Amino acid sequence: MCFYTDLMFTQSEENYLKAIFHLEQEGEAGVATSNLSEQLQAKAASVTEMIKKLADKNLVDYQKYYGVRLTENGRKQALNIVRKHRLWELFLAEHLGFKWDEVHEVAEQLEHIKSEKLIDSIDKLLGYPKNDPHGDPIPDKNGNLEKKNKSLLSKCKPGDSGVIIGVKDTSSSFLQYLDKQHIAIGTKFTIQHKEPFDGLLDIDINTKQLKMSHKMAANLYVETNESSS
Amino acid sequence: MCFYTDLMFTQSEENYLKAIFHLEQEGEAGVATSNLSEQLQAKAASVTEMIKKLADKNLVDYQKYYGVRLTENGRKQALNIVRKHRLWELFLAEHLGFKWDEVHEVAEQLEHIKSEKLIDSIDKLLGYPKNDPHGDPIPDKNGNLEKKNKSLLSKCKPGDSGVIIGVKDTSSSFLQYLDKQHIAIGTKFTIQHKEPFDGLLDIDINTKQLKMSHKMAANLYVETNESSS
DNA sequence: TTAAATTATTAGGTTTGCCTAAATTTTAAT
DNA sequence: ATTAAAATTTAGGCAAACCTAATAATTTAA
Repeated sequence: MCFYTDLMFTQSEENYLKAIFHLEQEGEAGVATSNLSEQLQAKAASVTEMIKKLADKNLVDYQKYYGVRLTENGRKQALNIVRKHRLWELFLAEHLGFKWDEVHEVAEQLEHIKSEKLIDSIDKLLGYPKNDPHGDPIPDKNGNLEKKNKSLLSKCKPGDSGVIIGVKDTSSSFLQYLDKQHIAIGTKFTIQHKEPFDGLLDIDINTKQLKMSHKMAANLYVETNESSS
Repeated sequence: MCFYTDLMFTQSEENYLKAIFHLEQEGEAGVATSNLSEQLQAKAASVTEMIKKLADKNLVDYQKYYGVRLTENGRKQALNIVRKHRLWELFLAEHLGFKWDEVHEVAEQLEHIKSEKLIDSIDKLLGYPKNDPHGDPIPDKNGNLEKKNKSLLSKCKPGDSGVIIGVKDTSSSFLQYLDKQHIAIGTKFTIQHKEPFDGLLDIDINTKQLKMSHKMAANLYVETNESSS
C-alpha cells in the first residue's frame, strides 16, 4: 500500500538514480551507458532498459546514444537516497562502533528502507550532521548539498598546509591503509617537499614526517591555507 | 557475493519462514496453505509454489494437501528473522522515540538487512534485551526463545491479580486504544467482577476501576498470582 | 572520408514471485 | 456412502530485472 502521489521506487531504480548522480558529480554532462554499466555491475543492455524506464517516469532525460542526465525531480530523489546512505554510515560509525571501512556495505542496504520518520529520527539522533565518516557532505531534508571547495592533496605544493577533509577512494583497502598510517578526517599536514619525478611527497602529518605516494595523495581531499607564493 | 555455505534467503522466502513460524506457534501442527495465504496476502497458488521451493531447500517438510512444517534448520532461520524484527522494534522504540504502534511496519523492512555485525551491535546497544515493545520474547543469537507461561486476561477469574506482559493483537488501532486507557506492558491489575453473560470485566487498573470488554481482555497476555480458590 | 573499432540499442531468453482459471483432492453434510 | 463444498495444486501468464547475441550508431584513425 502506497499513499503517496509521489511514486516509490524499487531498489534497483534507486541504485540507478544514485549511480547517475555520482557520475554526474564526476563531471560529465551526459552519463554514458558504459559507465553506468561498470558502476552498477550490470550489462549495458540492462542499463539501456532501465534508463528507458526512468525516462518514462521523468526521472532522467535520455537521448539515445548520447547518455543520460537527471531531471530536477530525479536529482531530488537521488539526493534523498544519498542522504539516507550517508546518515546510516554515520550512525553505524558513531553509535554502533563500525569502522569507516565497514559502513558502506551495510548502508547500501539500509538506504533503501522506506520511512521518512525513521531517517529523520536518525538525523536528529546524530544532531543533524553535515558530513559522513568519509567526509562526504550529507544533503539536508530539502536536498541541499553543501559544496565545499575541496582539492586533492596531490595538487598541493611544498609549503602548503591544511587539513584532510575527505577521501576519494573509499575502498576498504585504502581506508585500512590510512588507519595504519593514522591518517583520518581532520588530520593536519604540511608539505615539505614534492619530488618532481614521481610526485612523492615529504609531508608532516601527525607530528611525524612521512613519505606519501602520489597515488595516495590523489585520493585525499584537503582544505588548504595556501602558502604565500 | 555470498561467502556462506549457509545459504541466504530472499525477502520473500524470509517472509514465508516467519509466517510459518508464527502459525506454528498458534498451535497447528501442519500449517495450511490457506492460512499462509491470508497471513502473507498472497493467493494460495503462490503459496504452494513457494512452499515447494522451501521444501527443496530443506527448510520445511511438505506433504501435498496436508500443510507444511518447519524443519530444524527452517526454524533456526525463522527465529533469526524474528530476532531481528524484535530487536529492531525495540531499537526504534527506545532510541528513536517510536511509539509501540509505529514500530512494526518499519521493522518489517529492517528485519531483512543482512549483516550479522549490525544486528549483534544493536543487540549489544540495547543491553541484550529479553522482550520487544509488545512484550514478545526476543530469541537470542543461538535461537533460544524464552517460553514464558503467559495466559489471556480473558481467562482470569474474579479475585485474580497480575501484570500485563504482552499483547496478542498488535494492530495500531488496538495499541492506540490501550494507550488511551493507559494500559501498557508492566501495568498491574486486579479483577473485581466478571459478567457471566458477555465476559465484561470490572477491573482495577492504574488505580482506576475500568469496565473492560471480553474482546479487549482476550488480546492481553498476563502473568498472574491466581487468587486462592 | 571511409573503414575499423567502440559503444549503445534491440531482440529474444531466464528467474523470481506473483496472478487467474481449471483440475484435483480432501472434508463436510445429507 | 455419496455428493456438495472447500481447500489445494497444476497449468499457463505477466512484470521486473537481469542476461547473451545480433544489429545499429557513433567515434577514431588511417
